[in-house]
Amino acid sequence: MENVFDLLKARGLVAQATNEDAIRELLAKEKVTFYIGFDATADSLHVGHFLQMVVMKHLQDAGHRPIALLGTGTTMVGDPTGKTDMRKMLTVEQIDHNALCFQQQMSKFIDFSDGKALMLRNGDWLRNLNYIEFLRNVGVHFSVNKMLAAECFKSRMEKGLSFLEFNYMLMQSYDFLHLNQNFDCKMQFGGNDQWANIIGGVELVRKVTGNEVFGLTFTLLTTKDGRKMGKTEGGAVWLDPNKTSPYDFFQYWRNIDDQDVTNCLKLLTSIPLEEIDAIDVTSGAAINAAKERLAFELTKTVHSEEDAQKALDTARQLFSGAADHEHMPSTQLDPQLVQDGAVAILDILVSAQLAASKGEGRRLVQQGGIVLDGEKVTDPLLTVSAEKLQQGVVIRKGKKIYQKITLA
RNA sequence: GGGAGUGUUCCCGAGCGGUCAAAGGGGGCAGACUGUAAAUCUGUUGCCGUACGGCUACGGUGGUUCGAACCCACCCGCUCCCA
Repeated sequence: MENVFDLLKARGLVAQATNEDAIRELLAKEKVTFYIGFDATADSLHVGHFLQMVVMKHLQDAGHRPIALLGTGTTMVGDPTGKTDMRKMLTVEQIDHNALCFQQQMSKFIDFSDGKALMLRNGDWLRNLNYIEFLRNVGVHFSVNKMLAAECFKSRMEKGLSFLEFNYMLMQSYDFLHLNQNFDCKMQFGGNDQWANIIGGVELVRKVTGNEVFGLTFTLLTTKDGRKMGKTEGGAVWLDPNKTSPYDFFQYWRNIDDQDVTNCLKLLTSIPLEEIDAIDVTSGAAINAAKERLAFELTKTVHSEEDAQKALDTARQLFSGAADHEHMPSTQLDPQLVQDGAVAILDILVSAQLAASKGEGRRLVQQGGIVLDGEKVTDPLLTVSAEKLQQGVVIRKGKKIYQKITLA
């Protein structure tokens, strides 16, 4: 049987590991319990989390037992890694709510039945820690000098780092210790930015229990020029269909950089490597086909095959100029906007969220960025009759943002 | 606790007491070119108004002034030096 470690490696998922050979061996000889932590900083998972779940899934499929650790405790502190400023403190209610959202979304990807995977919350053990006790049992094992030298605090040494956040590493390390002692957890995985936190845990476990445990980080999902992937102007690309519609999700991948396509296919999809290697990305047409495949596969996994098909159909129709717009994003206008039997174009743009303000809408029109039912709008004062709206009109903003507008 | 700085529009950052909705860069948006890509070039980028204009903004609160992002006082946040 193929070793999962080799599979992860071949797909380019592995970034750093504490002891490659030992990890490889361990994964080959026994069913290993491992964990990945997720801090509940938002009410939906995003693309970055998705990568983590892909890894989790690979390992689960290979017979290992994942622990998805919801950071209901660590989120109270806030990970300073990679942040230039302290992040906003979340309330307990927000954190618990976010964790619940995570929990529901994760169940879609990972099989938690019959103990095949566990979902735990570190708030269960972190929130009630006794300060003095914790300092004596865990704090002793950490060297401040060493911590300060860690790469992840570098940017914070200039901007400032609060004691609260400084403790984050201890919290996460303690998690590993707790999981090792109570669930026989032997490995921790995480994004490459988590390296320092992970080693902290590995060392703590060794110092306290003498057990050798392992850490492994995987590649961060970044574009070729190093930017974090899954971020757009409007924020993150969410997995929650209410926050990022399946169509937008599809389009995000459909519009990805040429140079990132192969990498994304390897990292995020479950298409076999041989098949990916065979995908032609040398011509414009072939690259577009590959992007379409990528977008379809991911939408299918994250949402459903039906959603993926709809998004694909809609996109094909829109971009080939056909008029069918069954599945495109739509907006129902408030009837109160009707004045003298018509609605002003600027009001339509604002209510459909195609423009943030009327001023922006006016600019768009003046610059020729708005097309109504195939006709370029040139007059910002244009109105659209109520009858026409009742039938439904299609507005295009820029090259690829479409919206169907109807009157409620 | 003492001292020195600093806080500007999405971000960085410039900003003589009036001519500042505020230079410049980044980012965003749009146009051209393209392959629903990248790069490049152009325009644009507080809100309302077709426009003259009005309104809201320069950490907070007061004050000086005909007039304040710019001056003063106090407060808050952050950085650095000393303790």
